[in-house]
Amino acid sequence: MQHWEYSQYYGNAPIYARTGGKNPIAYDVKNHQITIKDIARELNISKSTVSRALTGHPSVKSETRKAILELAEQLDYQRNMMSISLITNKSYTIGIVVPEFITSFFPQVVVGAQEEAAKAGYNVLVSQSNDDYATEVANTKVMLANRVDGIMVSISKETRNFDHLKIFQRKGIPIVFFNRVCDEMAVPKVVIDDYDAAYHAVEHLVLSGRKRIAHLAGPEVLAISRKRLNGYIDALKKHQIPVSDDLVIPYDLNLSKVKIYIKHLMGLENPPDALFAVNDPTAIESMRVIKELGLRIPEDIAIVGFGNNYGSDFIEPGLTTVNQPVKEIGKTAMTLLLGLIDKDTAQWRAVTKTLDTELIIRGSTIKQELPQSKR
Amino acid sequence: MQHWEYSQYYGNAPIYARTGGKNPIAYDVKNHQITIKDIARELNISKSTVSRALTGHPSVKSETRKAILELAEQLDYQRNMMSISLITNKSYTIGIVVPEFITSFFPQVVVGAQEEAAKAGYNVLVSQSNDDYATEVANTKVMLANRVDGIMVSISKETRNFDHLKIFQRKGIPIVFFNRVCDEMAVPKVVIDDYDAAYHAVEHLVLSGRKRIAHLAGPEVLAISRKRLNGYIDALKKHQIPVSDDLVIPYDLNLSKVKIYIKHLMGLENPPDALFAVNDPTAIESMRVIKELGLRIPEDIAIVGFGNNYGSDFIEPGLTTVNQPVKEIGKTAMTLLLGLIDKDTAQWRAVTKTLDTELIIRGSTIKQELPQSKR
DNA sequence: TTGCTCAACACAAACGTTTCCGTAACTTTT
DNA sequence: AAAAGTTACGGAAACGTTTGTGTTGAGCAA
Repeated sequence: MQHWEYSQYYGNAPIYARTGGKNPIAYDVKNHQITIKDIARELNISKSTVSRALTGHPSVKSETRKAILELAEQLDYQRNMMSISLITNKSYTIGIVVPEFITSFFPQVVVGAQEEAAKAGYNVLVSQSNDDYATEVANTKVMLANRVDGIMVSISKETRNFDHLKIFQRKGIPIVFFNRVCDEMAVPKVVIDDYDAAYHAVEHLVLSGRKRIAHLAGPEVLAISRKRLNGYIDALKKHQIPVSDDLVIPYDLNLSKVKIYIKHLMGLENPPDALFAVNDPTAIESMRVIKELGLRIPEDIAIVGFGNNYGSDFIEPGLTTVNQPVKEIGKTAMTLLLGLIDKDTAQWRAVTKTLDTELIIRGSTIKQELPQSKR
Repeated sequence: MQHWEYSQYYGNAPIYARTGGKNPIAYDVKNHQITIKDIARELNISKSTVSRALTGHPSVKSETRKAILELAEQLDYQRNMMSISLITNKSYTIGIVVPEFITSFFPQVVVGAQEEAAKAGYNVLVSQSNDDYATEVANTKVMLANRVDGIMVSISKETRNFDHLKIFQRKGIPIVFFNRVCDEMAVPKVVIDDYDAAYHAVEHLVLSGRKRIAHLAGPEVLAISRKRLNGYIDALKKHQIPVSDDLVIPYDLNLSKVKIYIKHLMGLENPPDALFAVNDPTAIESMRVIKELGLRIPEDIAIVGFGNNYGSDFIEPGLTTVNQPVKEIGKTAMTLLLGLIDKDTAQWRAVTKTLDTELIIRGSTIKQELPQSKR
């Protein structure tokens, strides 16, 4: 939209529209939006000149430009993005599709993404699906109708069919996946190395002496669940610890079920001495149940989470967990996406960016000398 | 937009565009968006008929309508909201302006709001300002340029000037405030009774025997801070407890400063035996510092927070706090807002909806018989 | 003077819809 | 059978911009 050296009109607007002096303009402020036509009429020039002045086109005399910009400010003119989008076939809007907004993860990603988008003059249309497939599909339709210039998506835990996302590919609208990606689509992705992170988390449990390590896994349909599970399995194998099916429970991330699973696990004749949870909410809920059972953490059972969510530092004991660079994920995905827009689709490359994680060791796995709660 | 009995076109789209049989249509799928013109040409009818069929206008023969809808599905047609907005002067978009996305509060509000909006066929443009005034102003400009049909806003902690919001009033775009409202603007608001909630929270401390109750207050520029402070003061007065300036510390909600204040308070020659924090993050951070100092909660000092944020239930001891109906706030505000759209501005009433709160009593104020961490 | 370039602007088409108005072909009423 | 009404559709204007092309007059070299 901007090809010239003059800056676009983004001036601050005064509260009351008025002209300088002798020639007050009477608009019905309530319902008449100021358009370039109003400015043109007022200044006795053509719409095109006004448009060029506002967008910074060079071929407009500086005094004309000045008069236009001043009047625009006075009238509190705001560009109508609808018509601009219509004619330029660009909406300057990026869609972000996330499965939930409850944990701090996705909101934080959105913050990072929005920051990058704003720098480039784009705004974002956020929609969350409550981890519901039908809602996710409906949300992507909205994105299409609103002609987003690209979408960033993390799929719901129910999503097995990707037709609603492939439409974007066919229409030449760039997609970038993050976190929960779709393996069968060859588009850019921003992830962390879930396998590696899980491997090291479990290895940490092994190295601290645990032998029977349980895993509350995520739904198998999500790639991140499978990767974390594989990291778990390989870490055990590496250290010659048998992988027992009894100790691996995939579930649908519905927290209310955690209680059942934990009770089941701790009721086994040979209960686990450690638990690797697929994410922090699961780990935290597990800790609650375990405390309820009167068991000690980490003495009776050590816990490792995944995500370093809000709260994992102040729960007691502190939760050992995998830290992911949340905001960075959002920024990276958005940067990748913006790089695809306006670029020939033939040049798109399905890169996968893998961001670094870090195992944060806290009291849920290693007894720590914390300040006592007694003096 | 919809006045007739037939449903609008929102059909599910197949992945590959194709016509039934003998007459395949060759469109450059990549860059040509399907328009009603394409459908009209293919069927040898006029754009107006196609438009009417898609919007559900009654005066189109059912077989014609059927053919149009079928072709639209096959071609994967999606309405271009830009042109619709342009002609109807409605964007079907609601702007939501929030100060932050870190605590769970605002994301939750957005979820509630989005749910209501979706029901009415609106989508939302969310923007968070990082509690920065300039960003908030920039964000509202974006909302204007995008011709939102209304905005829901909770102001930043820095906002003292409301010109950027008054513009909406002048342009006849409805505003609804929630949580952090602007007192000087007569528009609908959705709040909780901060005064009353704070009063009861503090009274709870008094009734449990505390005499020296400190208050880590929010910035005075925010009405919610002042109201909570007043509730605190009046509860003390009611019970003949002197209000001591030493024990009231207003701060800018920058959590890194909490440590200083707590150390200061606990270092007083006559330290407080209770703390009322302006919000949960403040309370939780205070608890961390207090534990670090080797003090016991609630024996040495009782803590009350505000908000019932994520984590306040599993921190130890559990945080006594004021629960607010978060999702309900979002839903109520959105419902109020949607009610104003398309209604004559003369009929707008600046109602203030006050939602109920509830004091949740946990271990941070009352020693509770919790299951021990030892067996 | 003539011809040319160039700055500065005007004119008009275009983007994809909606919607008012018009009209032909039927259908019903008289 | 003529008049009136109805059904189903086409034509065209309009929304607020951007942008390619046309036009005007000034400045300058020949």
